[in-house]
Amino acid sequence: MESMEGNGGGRLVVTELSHIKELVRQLEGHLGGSGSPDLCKHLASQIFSVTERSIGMIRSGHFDGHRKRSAAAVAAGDLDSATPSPLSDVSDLPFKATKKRKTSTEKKRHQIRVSSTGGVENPPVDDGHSWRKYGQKEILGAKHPRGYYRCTHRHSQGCMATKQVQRTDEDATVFDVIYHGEHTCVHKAVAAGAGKPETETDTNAAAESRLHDLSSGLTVKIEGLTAPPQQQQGGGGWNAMPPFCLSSPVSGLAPPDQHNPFSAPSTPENRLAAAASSAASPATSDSMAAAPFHQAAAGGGDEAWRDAELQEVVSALVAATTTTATAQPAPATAMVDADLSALDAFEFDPGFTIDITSFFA
DNA sequence: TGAATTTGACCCTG
DNA sequence: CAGGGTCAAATTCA
Ligand SMILES: [Zn+2]
Repeated sequence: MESMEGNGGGRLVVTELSHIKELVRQLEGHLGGSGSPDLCKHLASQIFSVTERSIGMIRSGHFDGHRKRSAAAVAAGDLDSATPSPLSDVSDLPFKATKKRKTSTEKKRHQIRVSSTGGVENPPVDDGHSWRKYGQKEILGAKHPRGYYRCTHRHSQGCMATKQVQRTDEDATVFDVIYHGEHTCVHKAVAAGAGKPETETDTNAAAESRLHDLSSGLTVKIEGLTAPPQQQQGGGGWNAMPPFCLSSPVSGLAPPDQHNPFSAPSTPENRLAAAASSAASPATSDSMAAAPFHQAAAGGGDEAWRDAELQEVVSALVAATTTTATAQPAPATAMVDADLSALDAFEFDPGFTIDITSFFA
């Protein structure tokens, strides 16, 4: 872990720059006239922050990955009340947990913010998984209620993934989605791309094309930590600087169906969303999510974090594209999972991600 | 009719 | 006790 030399860092920066490039391209497109000014502003701030980040990387020359300020440490959490089976409801009552480190069954909390452009009544984006709503609660201090969802295959396959969806106070078209756990369910046969054989020879080409029309008229950003170096506020829209954002002009988006505008069964976008949601940053405490501003230090530690996030995102992207390209029946989550564990161990292979830059070129 | 949502009660934690 | 998460009966949906 200490052997991260400048080379890898350089690639990282390159990746960042590619990201910037892409953002600029998008901004360019939006400036053409058909884009909303808000979006342009958003993109601009995005570019700014990413640039800032890159500069920080270059200046610091290296990044030693040490999350010093995770503060919360929260970990906490939940006792393992997840014992769905009545079979074993014995034996876990009085346990003063001095330390419940669930080594293998860790609950992860991934918060992403999803904005769907389109109608006023916009359904949350379909992330490629089927969810069943099991509750809804009014949250104190929040304008909109929070919906509780769990994977449809909870019983059938024991998939314990859950998510919470809630509209942002400021912008009702923006949703905060918090994912818990990971999907262990196996994906059904892909109906949409069924009759779509793809040669494995030019997977890269396929992936590239996928990547190109990968984005639709929605914005997905992963929110790890708060506290951007700059405190841009309220122009119109978001006030938090997201580490990552994907958006593009509304190319032929599916016309509003009767109910679900995003009824596409398995589109690249969905895959991306799913993958992205799987690859979020760890250690986000409740209090953090509730506190948009707070803390001001913009140390190098943050950069390390950013890196990690970026790498995660990139790997997610790669996973998504690969998955889409090969259309493999094997669970996509498996790949992502593997990547995640690698990341967890701080053993990410830089060489793996690098090819993505060529996609953006 | 089976599956998914709605919705208030219930439960757990701080 | 309040706030947030889950259960489950009733209800709607396909
Ligand atoms: Zn699942």
